[in-house]
Amino acid sequence: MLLRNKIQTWYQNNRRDLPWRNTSNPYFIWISEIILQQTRVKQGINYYYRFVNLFPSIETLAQSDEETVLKAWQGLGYYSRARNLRQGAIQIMTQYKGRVPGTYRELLNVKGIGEYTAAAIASIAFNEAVAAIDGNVYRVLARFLGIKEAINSSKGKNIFRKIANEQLDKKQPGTYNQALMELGALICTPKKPDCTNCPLSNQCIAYKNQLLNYLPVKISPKTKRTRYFYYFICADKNQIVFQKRTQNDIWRSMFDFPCIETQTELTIENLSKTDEWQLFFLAKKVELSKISPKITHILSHQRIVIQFIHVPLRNFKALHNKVYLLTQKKEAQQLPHPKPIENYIEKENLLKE
DNA sequence: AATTCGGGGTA
DNA sequence: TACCCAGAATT
Repeated sequence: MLLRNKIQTWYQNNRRDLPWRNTSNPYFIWISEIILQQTRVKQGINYYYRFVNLFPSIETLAQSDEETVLKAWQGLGYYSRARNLRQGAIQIMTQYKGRVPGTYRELLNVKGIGEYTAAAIASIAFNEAVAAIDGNVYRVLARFLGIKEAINSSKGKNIFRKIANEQLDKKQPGTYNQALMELGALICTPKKPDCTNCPLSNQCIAYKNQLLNYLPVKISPKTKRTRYFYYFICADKNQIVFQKRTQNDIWRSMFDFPCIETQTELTIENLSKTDEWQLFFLAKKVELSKISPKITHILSHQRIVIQFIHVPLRNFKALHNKVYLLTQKKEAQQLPHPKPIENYIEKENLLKE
């Protein structure tokens, strides 16, 4: 039996029934692919339901405002996906007359669609014979064929792209691509792959040579930077101050609180001696009604140490170069917040009057 | 070619 | 902890 037939057969019998697999609407498939970037099905699926319900068509998404889209994305992470998705919808309305472009090449022009997503949409929605190579596919191919080239180097990516397209089932590229990914997600997992249930194990190089823990090869990344965020919660009975993050930084376009950021840890005592503090408040007469314990929030490249400092609204003095929003607590429900901010709002009931 | 974008699951 | 997830954009 041909390899690709084995994979297809396995997929037929083992595939999960997922909502974006029961549609041929390229818009829904596009949404699912963006949500699932660096995101497990289990984490993304409810966002998918909510998102397509809130934005049932390209047109509704294109006409939405950024804050609404970010709010729908809140908690999912990598928020540029949400901003780019909206931009992509606007782009498709103007450049492609409201239709998702039907070829790999054109799809690459759409904001937020890169090589993988273009290949996925082209193959699944339009039956184009192009290999969609995600983390699962890299892993399955590396193990099955015993490829020792790093999957995250340019050279390695070129090699894998070539091989993946040779292996592709050009008659049914969409289901084949999904089958390979599904195999990676359910059987050929990063740790402790379920080789006894794998339809390919008898021909798998890594399985035969005990290389499962060594493949795929990945160039080891990154050191984490630590940042210290001292957030000021400036509120009275009905109102509260938020900051809109406008810089090219984490959580762009989302709302946290007025903040002093430092590169080293400071005591509140020393923090109050900084220039920024002097600008925030009318110098000495600041009433610190409450100070939270430190919270560490981990991102892929950063470690954020957060402390919340409660201050009466009347003590707060807005800074010139920042975007602040004094809002009614009731209305703040609709703002998109980063995870640690949302968590603290919930924990402390900050929006309750 | 390397870095920067989140948040959660898993061992 | 460390690694990884249906990666893309920016530098």
